[in-house]
Amino acid sequence: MLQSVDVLVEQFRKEGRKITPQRRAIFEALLRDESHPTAEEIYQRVWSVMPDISRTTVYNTLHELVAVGALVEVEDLSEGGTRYDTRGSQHHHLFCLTCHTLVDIDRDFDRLELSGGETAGYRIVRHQVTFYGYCPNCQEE
Amino acid sequence: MLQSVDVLVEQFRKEGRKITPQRRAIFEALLRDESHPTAEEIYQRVWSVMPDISRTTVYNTLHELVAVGALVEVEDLSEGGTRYDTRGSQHHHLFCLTCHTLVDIDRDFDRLELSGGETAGYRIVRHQVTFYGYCPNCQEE
DNA sequence: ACACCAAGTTATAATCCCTACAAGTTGGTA
DNA sequence: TACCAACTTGTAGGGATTATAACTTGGTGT
Repeated sequence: MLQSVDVLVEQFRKEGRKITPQRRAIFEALLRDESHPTAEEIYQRVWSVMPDISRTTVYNTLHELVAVGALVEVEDLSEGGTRYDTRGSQHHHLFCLTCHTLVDIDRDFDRLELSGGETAGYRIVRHQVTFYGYCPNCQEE
Repeated sequence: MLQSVDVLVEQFRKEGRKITPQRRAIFEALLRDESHPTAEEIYQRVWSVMPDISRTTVYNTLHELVAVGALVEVEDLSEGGTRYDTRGSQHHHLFCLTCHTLVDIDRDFDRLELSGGETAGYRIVRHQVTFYGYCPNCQEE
């Protein structure tokens, strides 16, 4: 996901959503991103090229991207608000408990399947492994 | 962890923290708990037996319990605030994307170890697997 | 028992992230 | 070109949490 602006544009049109300059700018901000940005961070980046953008528009568009499946909300314990994961492929996370840096782990853990009894009737759509620890910088203190 | 109030009291004293009636009441509220309560939920429970308790005290005490290692903040995507996990033993979570119910999974996934290269120098202290899906109730819609 | 003081408690105000709303604007079809 | 649902915007509101400052108290030492 998030290969190109055009793919997202196509995806939006397909659902009857309109393409606006604001949305294009948000798409572009997300594409040049390998971190796990917050809504505020995306807002700042878009603002630098489109100073009239409203935070509300950023929030709305991010929600729509999540609904469309192009973004995933990342659960983490950091402050600063919800983070978004721009990568669609299965991967996991390594989280620093001190500075809250979030690093991607490209590794496929097999055997992460629940038995019928364990799922308690849930229909499972994905799973995620998160490792908690202290990054090299934060270990120095 | 959280076997008894006395253990927590001991742990607090050991660190030079004082034991107050408020803290005892919070400890007790947490002990009779198998869910993943929010700060507000703990506040409500303590309030029912100690109506003069302040929210600030609940927040402070929960933070101290986390610092002491007796509680773990649970990352999830639900609204309603941070949730706390009162169980110390290793377990995992099953999360309903619709109603945000969080269920414990008592299962030990082996092979969840990162290689030296993957850890990027992090000192890892724990890991957690979260399964995302839809619970039986929410599947009906 | 008593005094002392660091630590704890409290109410209030403030902050942060996010959502609701209402009024004005616009993409894209007909 | 005109139309209208969809979109954008600023502002106000909300919930969860933290900051602050004044008051209170646990627990050590005398």
